[in-house]
Amino acid sequence: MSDGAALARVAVDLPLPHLDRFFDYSVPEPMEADAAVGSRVRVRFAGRACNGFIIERPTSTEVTGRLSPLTKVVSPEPVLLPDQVRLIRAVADHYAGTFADVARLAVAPRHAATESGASAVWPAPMGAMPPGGLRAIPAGESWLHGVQSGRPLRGFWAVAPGWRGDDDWRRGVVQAVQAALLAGKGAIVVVPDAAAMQAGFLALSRALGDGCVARLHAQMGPARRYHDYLALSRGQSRVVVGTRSAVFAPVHNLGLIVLVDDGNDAYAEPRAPYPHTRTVAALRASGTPGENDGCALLLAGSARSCEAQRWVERGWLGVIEDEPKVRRASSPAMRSVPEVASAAHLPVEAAQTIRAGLSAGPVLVQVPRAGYLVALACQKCRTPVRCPVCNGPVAAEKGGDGGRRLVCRWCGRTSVGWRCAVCGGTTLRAPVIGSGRTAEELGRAFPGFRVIDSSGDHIVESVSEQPALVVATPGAEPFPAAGYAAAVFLDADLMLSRADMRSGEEAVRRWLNAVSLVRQGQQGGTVCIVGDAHAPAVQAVLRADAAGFATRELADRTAAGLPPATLFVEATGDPAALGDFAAALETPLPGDSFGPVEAASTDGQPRQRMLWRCDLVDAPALVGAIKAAMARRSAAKAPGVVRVQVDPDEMG
DNA sequence: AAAACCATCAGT
DNA sequence: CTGATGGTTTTC
Repeated sequence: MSDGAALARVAVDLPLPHLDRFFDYSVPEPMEADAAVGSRVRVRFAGRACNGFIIERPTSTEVTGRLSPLTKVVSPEPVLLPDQVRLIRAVADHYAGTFADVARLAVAPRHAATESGASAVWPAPMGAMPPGGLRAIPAGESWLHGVQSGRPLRGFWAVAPGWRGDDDWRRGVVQAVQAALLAGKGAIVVVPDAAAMQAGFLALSRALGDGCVARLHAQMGPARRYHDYLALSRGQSRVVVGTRSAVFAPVHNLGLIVLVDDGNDAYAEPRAPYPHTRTVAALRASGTPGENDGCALLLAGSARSCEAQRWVERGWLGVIEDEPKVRRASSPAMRSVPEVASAAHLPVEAAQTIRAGLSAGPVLVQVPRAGYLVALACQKCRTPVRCPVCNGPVAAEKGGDGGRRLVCRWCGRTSVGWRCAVCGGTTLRAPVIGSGRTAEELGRAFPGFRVIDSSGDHIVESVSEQPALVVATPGAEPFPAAGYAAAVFLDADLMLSRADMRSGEEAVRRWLNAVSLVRQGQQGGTVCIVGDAHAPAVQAVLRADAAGFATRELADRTAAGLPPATLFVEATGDPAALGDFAAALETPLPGDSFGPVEAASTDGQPRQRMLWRCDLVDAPALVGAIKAAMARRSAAKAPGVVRVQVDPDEMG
């Protein structure tokens, strides 16, 4: 159906799944010049004023009735590129989400004053490509050559653990970005946190010149964030380094995405539809047949996630890795000692590691993060303590009178006077004593040395080469100017005893990331893991064998029908709404389903949870059916809320 | 939130 | 058969 008037196809910002499509509007003559593809507009939708983006300027429309006119072009600035539109659609489809929800994650919020400011064109000059990094490995050198000649190569760079000064992940990232620029293309570098962004930014700026690298991070503030976003969408900057949303960045002629430490939990987006950066990167790198050829992809990290391993085994990612003997030589000397059952927190061998290390420089003591502690246990028989009411995990809190009281993390009830149901013991074993108390204890055990406590809300950025005891939680390790002389990892058994499918993978990732900050064996670097030497995760770290661990882990999960070899979808909600949702699903569905079961409630209201599982080949069918059921519910204005998550973090 | 749609029915 | 009515569906 054709129409003489000027048209605009608009992605309207609507929250309803059944309205997840584009809508056509007429463009009034005065707005014609501003109504560019990618610009923000206001439209009337069902009587309401809504925000939207122009996706396309079609010459004809399927709509038979009358078209509403655009209300206003908010800004002629094209902030949503066609490439991003395809990616956002693909991500929404993969996660049973809506275009509007994903677009909100992808496009930086507008800051009008920044937009009007004249922005200089940012050059992207090229320095010489430094040695080391990827070039130190034959497979890396040929990967760089391929990318440099414009090929969309995908690789997994297994960064060797052990301190090598600034020849760490940053060196290879700079080289990869330079290769993309030499091919005449742009590059995105995604890192887990602000500290890594800053480190990557400095390394890239040093190689490419000041002012040509954009940054994207939610905590940058709206003006600076939008400024850098515009530099990219205007094609002035061709390189960006940022946190998870940067994977959606409006880079023109994108040639490369680099994802650093892809197993990091910071890549799990907490907002609907909960996309994972690694999945988004894979979708973007894959492109769209016939429309977009995709781009090169480099995953870089000391550890190896199960998902990365799966891609490696399928030949989708090529491995870039040193010979095993080179890897081992670049590692610190590593050992493990069993945890001691007595009240003394530190085994003798661990204390020796610390003492020897302190004679040569700073020593890292890694303790599990408070948020990861498992339930308390009976000191005598190690039986976990559960809530007497709901059987949930409990945490110890300091009561007003200075005594201990137990608080259930599910139902919130407090209890006192605990007694073990199995052996009758009354003494609790607090498996994790937290970085604060560990720091105090170590200060007493090693008098005369400076103690630095870095965790949670008081992260210390860096430490000098001076001897110091550095107590840190995973991910909060201060960056050492000259590498740590030694490191001790406490409570290894505890980190491995979490009831989470990923506990092993997570522990290996955290330990190897910390090992990367410790000097190599020839320089006296030593690492001591306090925990069971027979645990596969401990073995993997001792042998610097992330690949072997990932191979085994993937095989185990595949045999157990767990991700990433199968697709899971989780739905939670109040029992009535969840039942209604399940009833709205078309049958038969591929795969099988579990539940409903009672789920942890945040507000005292009853909540239930259901899971669906299917082979990856059936994923589009299952996800499509889930999305259709959500659409039916929203179209029927069904009461209650059902939260759907494809690829949920935890399978329970 | 408004408009369009649609089934039903009283008044011819 | 027509037009008024009220609930349902659509929404450009």
